[in-house]
Amino acid sequence: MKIKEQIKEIVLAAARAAYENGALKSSQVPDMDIEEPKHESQGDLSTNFAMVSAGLQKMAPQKIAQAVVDAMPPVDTIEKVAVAGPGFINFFLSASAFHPVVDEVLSRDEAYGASDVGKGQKIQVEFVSANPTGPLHVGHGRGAAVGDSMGNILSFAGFDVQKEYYINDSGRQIRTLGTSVWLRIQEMAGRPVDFPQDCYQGDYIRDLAKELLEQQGKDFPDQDEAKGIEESARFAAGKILDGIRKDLEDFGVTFDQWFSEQSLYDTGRVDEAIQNLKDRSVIYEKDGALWFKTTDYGDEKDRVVVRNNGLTTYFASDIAYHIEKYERGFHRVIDVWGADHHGYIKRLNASVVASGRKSEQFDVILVQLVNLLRGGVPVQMSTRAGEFVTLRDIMDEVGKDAARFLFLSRSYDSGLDFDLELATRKNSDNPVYYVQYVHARITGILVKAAEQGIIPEIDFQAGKNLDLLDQAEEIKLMKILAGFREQVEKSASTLHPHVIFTYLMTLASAFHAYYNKHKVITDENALTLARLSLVLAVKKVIRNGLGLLGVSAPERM
RNA sequence: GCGCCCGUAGUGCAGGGGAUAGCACGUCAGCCUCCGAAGCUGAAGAUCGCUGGUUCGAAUCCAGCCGGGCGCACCA
Repeated sequence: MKIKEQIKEIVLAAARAAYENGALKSSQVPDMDIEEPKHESQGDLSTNFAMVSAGLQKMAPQKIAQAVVDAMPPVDTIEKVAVAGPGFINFFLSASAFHPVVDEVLSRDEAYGASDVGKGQKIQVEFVSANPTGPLHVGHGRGAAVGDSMGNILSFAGFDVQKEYYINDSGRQIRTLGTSVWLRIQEMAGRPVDFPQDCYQGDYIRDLAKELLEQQGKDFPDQDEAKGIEESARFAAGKILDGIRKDLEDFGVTFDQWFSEQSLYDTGRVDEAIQNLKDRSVIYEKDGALWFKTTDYGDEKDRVVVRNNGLTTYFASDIAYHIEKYERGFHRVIDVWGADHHGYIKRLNASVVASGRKSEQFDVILVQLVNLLRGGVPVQMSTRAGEFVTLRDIMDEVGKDAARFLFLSRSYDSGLDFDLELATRKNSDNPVYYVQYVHARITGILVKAAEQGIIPEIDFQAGKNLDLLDQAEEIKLMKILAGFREQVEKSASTLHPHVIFTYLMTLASAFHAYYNKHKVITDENALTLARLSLVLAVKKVIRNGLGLLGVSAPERM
């Protein structure tokens, strides 16, 4: 990053000098990119300055490039500058240009890679928010991994992040849950029950029924049905939510706040929100129901907020919820949803905009579905039928680290094939080991060095000579280390956590290659110290990166 | 029918305006008396779904088509 900024300064200064001595026709400079070329023969860094200036200068890009290069004074971190291809200016840097990154990593340690692009802006990430009507399944797992990691990354990038879980503890599904448990209790009391199709079928309902029955005693099934259902619902939802909380905790996910939908009704927020929209004249009555004119904001059709039976829709409480979020002071709100809810984006966006916020202040991360396989064969999943693989099952089978890493290995824009059999294999098929192995391997080296009397953390502060790091593999490693912050920023700005995954794979690969080619602990003390410093820096960045994804960095495996 | 996402090597995916398109798995050929072989090196393997358009330049942006996934309630 720092190197890139230096190069940009140099190019701008040279362009100015070239204009002053008449080699360029215009003093104007357009936006340019400084990037790493794909091929080593094209140097360490490259700029498209000449190509994007062609229009302004009314000159051929190659000529502009040459004029800039000619006006460039020699700099000791730059070994060579060359004009190539359609007009790229390629910079070949000396090894010393990369050495400072090692000390930077060692001294900044856990903060290395952190950025302040977020400028402390308050941002909320709401994710999972599964109805407390059953245990979390695989799809929730992917959403949890994405939301939690996105929160970590945004926080690392300088945003003031709050993670929140919205509890849908109101409405029909909760009543259905209550009915399901109540009917199972009736069965247990020996009464014939025709268990409806649209009730929850899973075994966990029976378990809850049994537990509630034991807790309440024999008379419980004889009470008034409405009260029985209500009590069953409250009991079951509470228990299930406890389970969800525990699952998420074990998955490495914690929330700053659990927000109850019911509380929006209790505090009158929902009525307030509807009144607010009425005041803004975006609500009208038709067929006995209240409609929100979401079509004014790009939706396909208007949506009902209060039904003709007087009950509010889920949409109504969601409007209230989102208004409330901004009132809590969040400048930006991010919702993480399953892809099957995509039809909901426009109407919720409409409510955000109608209540006076900007569309840019609201993002929905749409996580595509997880396709669960077992040995290549699709596993059928349906909450209603009670056949599903839970997040708990996944964790038990493949472990938290492997599950989180796999969930984050690809862009959430793509569907994810998650093969249990494959992920269960405890061998190198799993990419998480590839990265964690780097951390463990380096730990091994450091232990060995300590045994030989070289105590890294202390000795590295003095007596090392980073100039000794001049091997191609070492320079490549330093280059990758130097790019960490940029990747964090990219991940934060695009809201894509898999950027970090890809980065870690690249770093891990470069380390393994280095390790196989060069010994870290050598006969020369100074060289050993320099290499230990580099390797320790790699270890720290691996740990920081894995941390963002919620994956542990083991000392031993 | 309409909407959202995806189509890149045998398979699963990165790359999302630039120069010779990457990684993993799989296949083939190699590398441990040596800091951890859960690793490394090399080879083979791709008309970047198709057709147009924008651009000095398109896998990348736009349009249309084809194919796949998911949605389209006064349910949540």
